[in-house]
Amino acid sequence: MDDTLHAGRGKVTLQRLALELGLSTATVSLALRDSPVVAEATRQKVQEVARARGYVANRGAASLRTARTNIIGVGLHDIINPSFTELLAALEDALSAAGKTVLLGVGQEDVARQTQVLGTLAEYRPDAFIVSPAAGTGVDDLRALAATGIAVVQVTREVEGSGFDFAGSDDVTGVRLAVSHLVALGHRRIAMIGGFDAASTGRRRFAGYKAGLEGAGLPYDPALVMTGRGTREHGRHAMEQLLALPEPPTAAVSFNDLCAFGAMIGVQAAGLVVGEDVSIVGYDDIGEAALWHPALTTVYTRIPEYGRAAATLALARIADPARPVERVVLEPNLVVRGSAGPPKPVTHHAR
Amino acid sequence: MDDTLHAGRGKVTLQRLALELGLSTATVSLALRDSPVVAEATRQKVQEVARARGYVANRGAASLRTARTNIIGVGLHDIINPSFTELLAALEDALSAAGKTVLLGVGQEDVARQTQVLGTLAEYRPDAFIVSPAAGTGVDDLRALAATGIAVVQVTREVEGSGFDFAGSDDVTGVRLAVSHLVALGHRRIAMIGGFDAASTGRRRFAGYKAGLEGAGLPYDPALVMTGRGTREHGRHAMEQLLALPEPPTAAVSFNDLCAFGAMIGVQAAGLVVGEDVSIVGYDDIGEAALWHPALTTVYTRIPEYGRAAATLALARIADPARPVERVVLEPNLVVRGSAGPPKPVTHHAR
DNA sequence: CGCGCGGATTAAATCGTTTAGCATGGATGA
DNA sequence: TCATCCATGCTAAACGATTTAATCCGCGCG
Repeated sequence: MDDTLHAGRGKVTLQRLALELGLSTATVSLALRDSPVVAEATRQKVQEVARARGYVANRGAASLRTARTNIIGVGLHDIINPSFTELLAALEDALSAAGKTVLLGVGQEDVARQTQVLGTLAEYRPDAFIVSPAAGTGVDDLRALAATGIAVVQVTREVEGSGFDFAGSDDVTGVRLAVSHLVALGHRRIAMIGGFDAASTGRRRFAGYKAGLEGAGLPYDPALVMTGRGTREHGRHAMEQLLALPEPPTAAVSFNDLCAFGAMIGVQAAGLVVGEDVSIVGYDDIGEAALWHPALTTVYTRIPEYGRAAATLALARIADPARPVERVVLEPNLVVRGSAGPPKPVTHHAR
Repeated sequence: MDDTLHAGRGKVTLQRLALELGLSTATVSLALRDSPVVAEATRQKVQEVARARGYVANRGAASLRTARTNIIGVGLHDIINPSFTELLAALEDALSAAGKTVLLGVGQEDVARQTQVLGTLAEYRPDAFIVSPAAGTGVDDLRALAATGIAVVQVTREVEGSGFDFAGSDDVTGVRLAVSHLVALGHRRIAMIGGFDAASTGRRRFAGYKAGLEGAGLPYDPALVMTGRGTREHGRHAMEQLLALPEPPTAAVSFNDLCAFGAMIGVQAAGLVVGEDVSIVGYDDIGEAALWHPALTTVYTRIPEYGRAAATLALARIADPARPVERVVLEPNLVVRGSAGPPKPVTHHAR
């Protein structure tokens, strides 16, 4: 006879439940959320019937009333790059643990597309945006987002002077560590592969490179700087060009691990041995780095950690929009593996 | 003097716009959506004011009325694995081009967690779910999702007999191609690395392996089958075990490229040369495969293509819930690169 | 001069929830 | 016996859009 109850097909809503239970929607709503004002017996009865009917709350409707969606808009400009994948995984993990759900937008390193994508996400009224802004994003682009009253947190990259929370890594120090490591091994001609000026990461990692050279009293040679995107392709291409130089470098630091992998392949393709003929240091320490052969010496930037930090910042900002702006900048670590060793004692040229 | 207009702070809603324009919300709503029933002049005026005020539609409210959210729930069980990242990227791309937005859920290869995650997504009333079901997912688990009237499309993996649309690759054929390639090169002892029984992909790829051996009249040796997850770690570990066998294989096919990469590292770590001492064939052809050294011979499963197909299926099912169930099964291709060559003419052991 | 017509706009209902404020009724205490 | 109180539920008004059916207003035509 249970079927007679099931008879009223169609979606199961709060009002349907209320009707069936002979209660008001108010009571049912409260009962479902374990409010103390409803009697224990009613609460149980309500929850039991809700379960039996397969009731699924409609958060859209609830959000209309409460002005809270529990949605977090996540805007990344690249999702294939494993470092961003690791970031996304960390964000998803931390946010879902806090009962938030991720609405994903991918912007393709293009400000116009980013604006469009985030604009669409905004229509869902996320409680916050966590964004790694596309290169070239201006303060105003970010401000426009926040105008609708949505909290904004920057991750990995930041737009300087934007006045929004940020979680990321200390990029200047990170690359300086990498350079210092190579210097300590005896290298004097050290290249830098990847990165460009339009993103804060590019600027800072380059600054770290210069600071490293400077600290060691080494000259800065623009011919050794191969700016470009952080891809395997660029890394390989850059290494090929570097090796073709009249006086090639004996080592290179990279904008990220992908560039380093590309560079390693470039070295191997030239019939040379990574870590002996040419030393390479990566940046980020993505999972893959430990598994290459030789394993990649790199700088661990704590992506999962600052991903979680970004999630925490977002939650805190949602809870208190007036709290002071916070920047979480983690200190990177050098991870020594096999891709960097001392330079060959006798070089092709001179000596 | 524009400021006087801005004076009424607070959120910009349709009604606020209507009030300011001296029109009804009906007209404003229609005008914003370019309805032909509203006069051209009014339309322009409305859109102009909307832009000036920074109006952002509230889709939650709209969805309440229209019973359409333009959200697609995407449930994956792993997001770090590059093949799923490529899938996610393809899905996001195709869906956002169709005006849909991705609500992301990550389930961790665990049915209970998957149920919980998808249950949360369901509260946002996505128009459809695109799911790669966790190993062990039953027909009922999937049915429960659809009960709320949400379209369900399976991707990559499928729950047999579930009666939902599916987009993926022909896994039996794919691995058979890989085995045949190795056989043609002269290999007789061929291992299989990775994959397990609880997922349709595992079962089918294993079936392809057996079919390949059978087609070549080769015996099936269970000792050469290293079941397990599709990770680099497993691949490396499996290869180490295989090499320690009294009569090790001269070649291996893999459940996916990650296993193959791990296996390559295992080979190199043993001081052997991939493609000469041991041949390896991957599966999927993720971006990274072409860049390894030697480049990975693998099977291209058309991930981006079936990702787009899954998106298309979802859109079609939303448009017509009654349409016949459709399975899109793409034919994989062998991609010959450098990781598989003829076996060494003289083996360590015997003849 | 009245009628009908068509283009432009609007009033009002609706979607499914939450919540402030009010109603009910039985127990308690004086 | 009556006022008070507490525990429990209920009424009704939001929230911000969409949509149907109605209204308004000229205007041309018979």
